[in-house]
Amino acid sequence: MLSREDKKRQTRRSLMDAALMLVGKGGNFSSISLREVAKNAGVVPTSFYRHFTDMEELGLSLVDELGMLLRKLMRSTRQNNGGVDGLIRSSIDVYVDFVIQHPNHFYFLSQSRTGGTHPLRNAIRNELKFFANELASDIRQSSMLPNVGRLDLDMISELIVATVAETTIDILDLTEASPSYRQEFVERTEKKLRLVWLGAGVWRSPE
Amino acid sequence: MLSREDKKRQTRRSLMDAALMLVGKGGNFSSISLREVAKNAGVVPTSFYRHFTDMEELGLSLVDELGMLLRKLMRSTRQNNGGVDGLIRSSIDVYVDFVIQHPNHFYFLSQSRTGGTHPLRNAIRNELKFFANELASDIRQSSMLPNVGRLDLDMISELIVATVAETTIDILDLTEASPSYRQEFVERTEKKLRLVWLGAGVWRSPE
DNA sequence: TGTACATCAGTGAACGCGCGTTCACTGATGTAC
DNA sequence: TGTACATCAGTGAACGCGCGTTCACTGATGTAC
Repeated sequence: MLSREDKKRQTRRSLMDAALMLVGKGGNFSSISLREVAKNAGVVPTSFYRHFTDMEELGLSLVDELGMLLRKLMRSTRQNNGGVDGLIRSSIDVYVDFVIQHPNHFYFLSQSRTGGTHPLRNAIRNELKFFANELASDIRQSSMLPNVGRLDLDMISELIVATVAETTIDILDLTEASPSYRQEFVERTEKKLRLVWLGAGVWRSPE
Repeated sequence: MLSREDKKRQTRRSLMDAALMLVGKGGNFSSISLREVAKNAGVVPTSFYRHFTDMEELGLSLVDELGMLLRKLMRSTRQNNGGVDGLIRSSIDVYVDFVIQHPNHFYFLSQSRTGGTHPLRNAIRNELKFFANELASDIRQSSMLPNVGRLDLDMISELIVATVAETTIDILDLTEASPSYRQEFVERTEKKLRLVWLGAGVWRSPE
């Protein structure tokens, strides 16, 4: 038998999943109604208030969850080995697979990163900033860019993260497109990152 | 006396301006109602249908308008002179000023680029692609990157445009922030473009 | 120039619907003894 | 272990409201003669 607490957690999950499902189906988070979410979670609208004060709070919880996913992604990426070019390629592959595995979360990310309310936008911005900082710290530890200072390394990591994040919506839009088209798209992204990396290699930070 | 046609154009303008105003005030385009737009345009809801079949059509008209603005921006940017570093700096300055001069259009751009309906997203993607192609053609004519092939030049231009477009929402969010914070932010973007340019300089396309 | 008619942008009433939120409730789970 | 009571997640009815869309209309502008 499930405890009362467990059941509550389960309902909360259903509400968040319902919201994600509606976003994944093409709806915009900001125009999804509380009633729609409750209905798809198999619960009466009033129940919603036992878990969130309003849709914005649910949105912020989704951002938290997204943050955990990004940490998991970071861990997968770190397991890569090989030279820089191989690293770039496999990181992109890992990212594409990850996005396809969690399409709704990433629809939500793409959509709310620039389109959500101010608090939602900021929450997502912070998650991406955290991710970029982790990346910077990895690069520093690898000593691959010895001539780049701490601040510039942050800037470069931001540029890399933004370039990859930028592609998210295309990955999702192209999921059902022909594999060859997707192949071309991955190669294009790979070239962009290699170019950024080339630039980083000749970059000299002032001492 | 205004002709009937002129008056109609004027009402259409009011409708589009009302929508932009609501977006600028923090609303998400996808959750703005036809009635709200009509009300703010000083017109009865039914009048809306004399101009657009629905909000999506109005949105697509806004994208068209945005396209014209981007062409105007392109023309301003082309008037710049000086070395590459000066060019980068002044292009960013022109862009920042331009965004601040048309805040609502650029809120709409940031928001709908990844958050709008599929048709809206695609329409905006196409405008940005056009802009990137123009940039690529300018670079080719300048002979600044002689070792870069046509396709790679497109890729590099895309990267530049994406990096700048990425900053739009920050420019808008930071409009009221302290000038020193904005200064720092512009310098950060400048560094990113210089780094991309450095990478482009050492990039060699296969023959 | 004047008249008679056509066009059509904007009006205003009406519709059924889904919305967020309130409230008093129910009944299973949890706790104290 | 059994009983009496407390907690509280989920219910269901009700509210007033703004929504998109329809319809027949009005009256100023435009056109034909």
